[in-house]
Amino acid sequence: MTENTPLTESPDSSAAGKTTPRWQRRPDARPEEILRAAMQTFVERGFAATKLEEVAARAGVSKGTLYLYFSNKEELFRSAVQESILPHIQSGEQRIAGFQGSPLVLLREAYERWAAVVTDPLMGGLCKLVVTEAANFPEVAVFYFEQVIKRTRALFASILQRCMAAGEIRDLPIDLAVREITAPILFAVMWRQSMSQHDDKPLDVPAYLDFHFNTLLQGWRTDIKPDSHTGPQK
Amino acid sequence: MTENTPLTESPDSSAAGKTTPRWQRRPDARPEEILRAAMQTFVERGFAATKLEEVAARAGVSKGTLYLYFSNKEELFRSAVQESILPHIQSGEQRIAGFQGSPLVLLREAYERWAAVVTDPLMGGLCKLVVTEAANFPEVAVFYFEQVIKRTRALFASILQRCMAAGEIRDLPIDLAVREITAPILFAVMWRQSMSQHDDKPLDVPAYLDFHFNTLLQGWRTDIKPDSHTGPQK
Amino acid sequence: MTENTPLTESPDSSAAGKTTPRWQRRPDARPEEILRAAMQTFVERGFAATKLEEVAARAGVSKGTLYLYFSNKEELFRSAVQESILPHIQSGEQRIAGFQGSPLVLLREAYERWAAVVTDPLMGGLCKLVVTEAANFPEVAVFYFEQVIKRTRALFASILQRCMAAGEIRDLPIDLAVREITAPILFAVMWRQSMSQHDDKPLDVPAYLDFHFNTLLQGWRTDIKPDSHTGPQK
Amino acid sequence: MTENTPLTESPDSSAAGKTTPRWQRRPDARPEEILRAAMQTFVERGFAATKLEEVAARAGVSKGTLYLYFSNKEELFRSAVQESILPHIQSGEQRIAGFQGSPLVLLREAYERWAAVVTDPLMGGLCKLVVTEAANFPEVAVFYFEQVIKRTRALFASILQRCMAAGEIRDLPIDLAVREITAPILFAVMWRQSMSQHDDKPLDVPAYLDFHFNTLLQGWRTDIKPDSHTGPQK
DNA sequence: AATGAATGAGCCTTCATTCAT
DNA sequence: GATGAATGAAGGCTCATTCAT
Repeated sequence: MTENTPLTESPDSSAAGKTTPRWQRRPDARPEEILRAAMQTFVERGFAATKLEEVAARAGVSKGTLYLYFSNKEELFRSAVQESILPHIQSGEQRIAGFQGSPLVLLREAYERWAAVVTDPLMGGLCKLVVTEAANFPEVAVFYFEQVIKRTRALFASILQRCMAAGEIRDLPIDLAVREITAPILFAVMWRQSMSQHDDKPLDVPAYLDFHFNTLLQGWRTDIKPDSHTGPQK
Repeated sequence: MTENTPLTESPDSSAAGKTTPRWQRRPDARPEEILRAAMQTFVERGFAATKLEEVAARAGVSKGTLYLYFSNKEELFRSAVQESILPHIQSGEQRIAGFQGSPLVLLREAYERWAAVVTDPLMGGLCKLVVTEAANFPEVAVFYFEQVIKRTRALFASILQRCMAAGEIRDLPIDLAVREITAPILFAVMWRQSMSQHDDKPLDVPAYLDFHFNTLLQGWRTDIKPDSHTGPQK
Repeated sequence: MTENTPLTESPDSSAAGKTTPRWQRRPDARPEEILRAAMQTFVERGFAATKLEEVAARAGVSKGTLYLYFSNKEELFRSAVQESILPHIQSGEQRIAGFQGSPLVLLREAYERWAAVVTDPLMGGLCKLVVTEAANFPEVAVFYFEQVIKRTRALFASILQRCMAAGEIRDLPIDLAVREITAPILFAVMWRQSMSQHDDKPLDVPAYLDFHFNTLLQGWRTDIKPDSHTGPQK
Repeated sequence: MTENTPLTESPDSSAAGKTTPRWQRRPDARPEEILRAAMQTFVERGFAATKLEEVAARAGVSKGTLYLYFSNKEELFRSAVQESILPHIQSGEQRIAGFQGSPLVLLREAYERWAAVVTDPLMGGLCKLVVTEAANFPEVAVFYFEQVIKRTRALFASILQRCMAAGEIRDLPIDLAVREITAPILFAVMWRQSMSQHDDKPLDVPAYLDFHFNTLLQGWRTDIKPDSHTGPQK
């Protein structure tokens, strides 16, 4: 990609007959300002309500300039989403494989590093955006699911399994437990995107991260019989 | 046409071969049907991407008919949101006041009744919609926040306080604990709206509701010192 | 209408192959309220800006009722115009033929009778309406021109000619003189329709009618050389 | 494209067979062209019946271009009217103040200069349009009345007063006399807008202007007793 | 490369017209 | 006959996209 990527936009100038890749990378010169501005605006307004004029204004360029780097609004949307997803993907999956210490410490570290990523305002916006536009852009939803959700789930699932194998937490249904870890945080960061300005008690995110993790740890310890007080009444 | 035109809505229920009347006069049921169709479409597409033609088609009426009941797209949106919010509001706040039994049982009951409401697909859609359009319709966000969020928070806060007063759960920061109860469920129902179709492990909602509640109960019991294994490392 | 006027709207139910007359008369039962209401509204708003709902409301009937008497908006327009034109047409042309007295008296009488007709507010509106919609309804313009303008011109032309033949007024270009008689009055009645409410010096119509006629008589007397003071300077 | 693209607007003046550019960048001339086209169309059809598509076509631009210069149809209407009114306003009021010669000559000059302005086809259209749309756009009517009618009346009123003071014409009710001067001309120019094409005796405007002025002069001279032949008979 | 004037397809909205009641 | 709920074609307006500069 570095040597001779032509800047031409014509999709047929590459290998004729080949299908143009959907997630085509553009020249490095592509201004990050545009992607950032686009992401912000898409998050705030949604895809349909976003005017390219506003994106351009926020990026400090003219409307026409957007088309020098993106062939249309949809591609700009996909690129912005994809670009935002990348940091998610490079989260440290690999370092878990060889880790030797206590699984609970590993869990905490994975949790905190993941939380640090999704706590970034951009990531809350990304999550909101994917949820919001999933019906209109199923391929974006699929991409996000495959690249982010599945990996995150697999990461926490493997750590949880280690914890259970080591007897540090009791046996849990893995799928539910993984969601239990991530769901409240994801909701919080999405919430911040939309409702925080109307919230008279805005969330103290770091405190909540800590509170949440402790709740889980306490709830999942091995030395306690689950469900001793009240049972499902249905 | 005069003798036996049934008032049924099904166009094929009349005698086959007869000309189906182009429309029926149904002044009373119209608004609900329209609101339902509108809500569905707004949830799926968002406000801007929703075409009134599609709403009309789903409601089984023509475009113009919408304007007999709603003066424009925005009012239709607001009405649809408001109409969907109502069931939320009438959740049983009052019965908590005079309740005499164990606070934990009360907590479980409130949780389950609340969960039953938000688990309805429409409610997941409503939540997603409010989050999606909060920036474009701040007054809708405020209305939702005041009428739904605040009441729900207050409801669970008062129950939690009773639980803590009764020594059934340890002292918790109320605001965080309330969120801890609701956030995962809200995330789950929103998720179902958008990503469940791409999810290879779709969520078993009732099981998750139960799992979540038990996690909380175990985590919040009084007989355990919190945070004994790992502490915040920052 | 009582005996056998079919109320059917189908134009082919009359003599087949005959062309349906453009200015077809409808049953006498046709409510005058509708025509009056239509005329008023058309005058105020013009054809395109007139809503049949407003016409119906003014006439005290429902929208659908209009279509029992007029097949569409254009026909209602044409009928209203035509109905208003009729009083114009029956002005006393015939009595001029046999008149024996002084031509000047005849002129004054014709002037006053004509003025009495056009001074009616409805007639001012009609004139305004024809001028307004002439481009959109050329056949209405032609009808008005043939039935009203030409007859009025012919009437005054013949009287003026008698006056000149009798030596009561000097020789004038007939076409210009006829316009000189009618134009100011027509302008005044049109003006009243539109601008009088904003006019801080509303016109005293009877006084103006008299003033105008006297100006003409003085200006057209035989004993004076025309144009003695100032000539055309171009 | 670089070598010999002439800047001329005529699309056929370029080399035949070359592709004509789809549009030219003409930011300065656009508004006038649009206003001219709009004025024409509004005069012909009235406000409501005017389609912006037709205005755009006449102006040689697309629908969307209109919105680069005018925020909506109403503003286009108001701008077109206002722009057309300007020439009216700048009529030479000031030169009358210091004029020294015969008041009658001054009257004739004012009359001819004013007639030259209103005789322009655009002005006839303007007058027709204001009369037509006064009910729908009262503020336009007020503006026209204040800026045009009042000034014109004041102009002729002051001259007439000089004439009467100088004994050149007899004492007249000023308001009526002013209308007597202007009304026939205004009617004629409005008439031309709508009915002239159906008129078998189209008006010779210069001849009529002259005829009208002479009629007035003869009718208003001082040496004649008014109303000697016939009196009001009512 | 960058700009922004110009374009026109598409959608919201109105209202003449129809037709079940 | 009369009504007015329902219809859908038409037109105002927006905004993604193009392209002359």
